[in-house]
Parts: sequence; C-alpha cells; structure tokens
Amino acid sequence: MPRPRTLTDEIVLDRAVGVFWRHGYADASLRDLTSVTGLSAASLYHRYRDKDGLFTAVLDRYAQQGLTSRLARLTAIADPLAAIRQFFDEIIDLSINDPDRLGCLLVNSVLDGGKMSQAARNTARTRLGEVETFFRIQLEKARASGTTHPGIEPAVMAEILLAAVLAIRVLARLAPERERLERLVAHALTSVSLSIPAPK
Amino acid sequence: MPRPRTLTDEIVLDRAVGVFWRHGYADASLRDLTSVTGLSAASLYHRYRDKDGLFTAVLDRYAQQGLTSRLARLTAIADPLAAIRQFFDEIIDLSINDPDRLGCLLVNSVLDGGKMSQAARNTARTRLGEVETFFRIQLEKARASGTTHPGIEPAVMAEILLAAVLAIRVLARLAPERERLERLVAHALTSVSLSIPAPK
DNA sequence: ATTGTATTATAACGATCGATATATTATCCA
DNA sequence: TGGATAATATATCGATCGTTATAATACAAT
Repeated sequence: MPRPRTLTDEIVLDRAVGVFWRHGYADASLRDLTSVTGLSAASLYHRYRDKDGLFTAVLDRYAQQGLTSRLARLTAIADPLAAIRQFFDEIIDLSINDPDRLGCLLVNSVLDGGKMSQAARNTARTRLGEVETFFRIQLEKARASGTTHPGIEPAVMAEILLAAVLAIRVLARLAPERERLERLVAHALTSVSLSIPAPK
Repeated sequence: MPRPRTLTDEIVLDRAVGVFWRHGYADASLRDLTSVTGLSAASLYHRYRDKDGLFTAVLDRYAQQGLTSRLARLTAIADPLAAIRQFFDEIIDLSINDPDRLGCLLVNSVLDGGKMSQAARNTARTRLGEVETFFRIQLEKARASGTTHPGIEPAVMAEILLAAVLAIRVLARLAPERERLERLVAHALTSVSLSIPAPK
C-alpha cells in the first residue's frame, strides 16, 4: 500500500557516505546530505529518524560493503595465510588509491569527537573487531596445518596484525606512500612466517 | 603601554585544549571555549584571529608540552634504546590513565574531518613526524655503539616504531587495555633487539 | 595628567544548524 | 474506484553557529 521508493536505501546510503567521510560527523550538514542524496530533509528524517540514524545506517553499509563482505570472500581462500596476505594487499591498494586521503571511515569515526550516538560508536568498534577475529581464525587454521611458527599464539598475533591495519589507515591520511606501507606489512608478517613478496 | 593580560596564553591554551580534545574541531563551540577559558569572544578573536588560529595555538602548545619537550628529555638519556623503551612506557601510561578515552589530540586531529586550516593540519603532521625522527636518531646512535642487530636500518625501523605509536593511540580510544598495549610494544621492539621487561 | 594602545565587556550580527509541521502526491489493497 | 498509507515537496521553525561592531577600561610612556 505504501508509495514505493524511487531511491533505494542502498543508493541513498552510497551517496551519503562521501559526505560523512569527507567532513566527519559534526561537519556533515543536512543540506549537503539532502543535496547529494536527492532526498528532501523530510524524507531523510522519515526514513532514518535523525542525522545520527542516517549516519549509523551509512556506517553499517560501509562496513558491510568495505569490510565484512571482503572478509567473507577472503575466508573462502584455502590457504589462510594467503588470505591474510591478500587482505593487506587490498588495504594497501585502498590506502594508495585514495586521492583525497579520506582513509577509513570506521577508524575516522572511532577518533571522531563529534557528538554521535553510542550506537554509532559501537558500530565502528564492533566492525573493527571483526578484523581481529578474521586474523585470529586464519591464524588458528594455519597453526592447525602447521604453516606457522609453533610459538605463535593466534589471539596475540591477531592483535599485532590489527594494530598494523590501524596504523596503515592512519598513515593513509598522514603519509600514504606505497613502499612505506609495504615495509610495515612486511614487518608485521615476518612474525607469522609468511613469505614476503618482493616489492616491484 | 598595553594593558597587561590577566590570563597568559599558557593558561588560556591549557584551558581550551580540553574542549577541542573532547569534541573535535568542528564540535568545539566558541561558547564552550569562552566559558572554559574565562575570555570573552572578543578577546579570543583579538588574540588568536579566529577559531582556527586558537586551535592551531592549542595544537602547538599541546605538541610542545606533550611531545617535543618529552622527546628532548628522553634524548638526554645515555642509552638510546632505553630512551625508546621509556617513550613507549610513557605513552602506554598516558593511554591507560585516560578515563575519557580522549587518545592523542595530534592523531585525532589528523583524522578529523572538520574544516580546519591547512596550517593546523600541517602542525599535526609535522609534530608526529618528530616522533619518527626521534626514533631514527636513537637507532642511529644505537647502531653506532653496536647495540642493535646489524641488519636494522634505522630509518625503516623508525617507521615501524611510529606505526606502533599510531596504533597505540588509536587503541587508546578503542580498547585501552594495558596488557594488550604492552604486547604490542614488545612485538615492535623485538626487532630492535631490546630487552623486554616482564609485565608485572 | 594626558595620550596611545592593547585588552576587555556587552550585545548582536547574518548565516547556518538540525529538525518539523503542513500539505500534496503516488501507489497498493479492497 | 475509492480509501488507506507511506513517500515526498515546500516552507520554515527556534537554536546555535562563528564572528564582529561598538564602546568602555586599564595600563605604559611621555
């Protein structure tokens, strides 16, 4: 019975994400958001309740598209260490092909001082936690098949790898040079006894 | 001939820093800043030109007090590797004794999407660069005295250590657990052949 | 004591903020 | 073909934003 939407949630959120990404939560104005989405303020508020609701939805979709779905794809790779290596390769590519140096919306949001809801903050935290879980599971698989050094504790090593990811995402805004990021990843992965591909 | 100031710059900036730290640049309102500093808006603008000028001054003082002066103190330590170790110990303490999880104002500012000036951004970038320089100099001293592994390249290792610092400062907002940060530092320092003190 | 100048207080500026009230439009179900 | 209902458009709300004009104040130098 309802009038159908001319713009799906996916389209709206994909259009809105750039505003939050570029300006941060506080400086993302409703006028920018309405102009970029093509939705009136009334429609935005009808759908997402308020600015924070829209942001939370944007954050969820960003995490789903940019992180969770990728982790699912990488988990399907047979060699768990190759999956980890692949994750880092992709995150380096993302960080380098980022002309405006936006970095990662999840990491940016964790450090964002704007007055967003606790729900939004928890979303960012939880989603980043998925990365560590992914690392831990891959490392456990690798240990089970004897691919890693026996001394490696998966849970601890997963912490180290997440730290490398966080550093890369900060450096994506600070000094996004490929060689630098490659060296950083290489160092993090030496402890897991992964083969390090030579930089071309 | 001018009327002397009742509030020195140091007092004003030390009072203002908390507002920017807590709220980020965009959400730090002039009303908060005037209320916390005890200075009227007119006085603030007369002294610092605009909000961005005040922020830049705040950032400079924060970096001077919280970073540069500490690096100078640590540089005076005879053993260069002990100086590095000491730096990490202090940054872990800072990150743990941070009930509001504010993290580091410099790192937060680098990821801040608010429309601050390029001057302010450069301040944050440059000051964080000092950390890497500190690491590199200490590592060069250590190499000269044969304390490190011969294969260690100071410039490269300094990058790795800065990455650890950045990760710690993100984790200070995300998951500020001492043991976790200790493990992270321990891992970063193993490559420099530093002795790792056992966690108490 | 008077002049000069930086500092400060008071008040308010226009602009923009997030959010909504009202009314209209368009679609599905009966 | 109506009625119900969600989606939308238009217009605007009061609040707050960063900023500044005006003027009074207080000190140093002459």
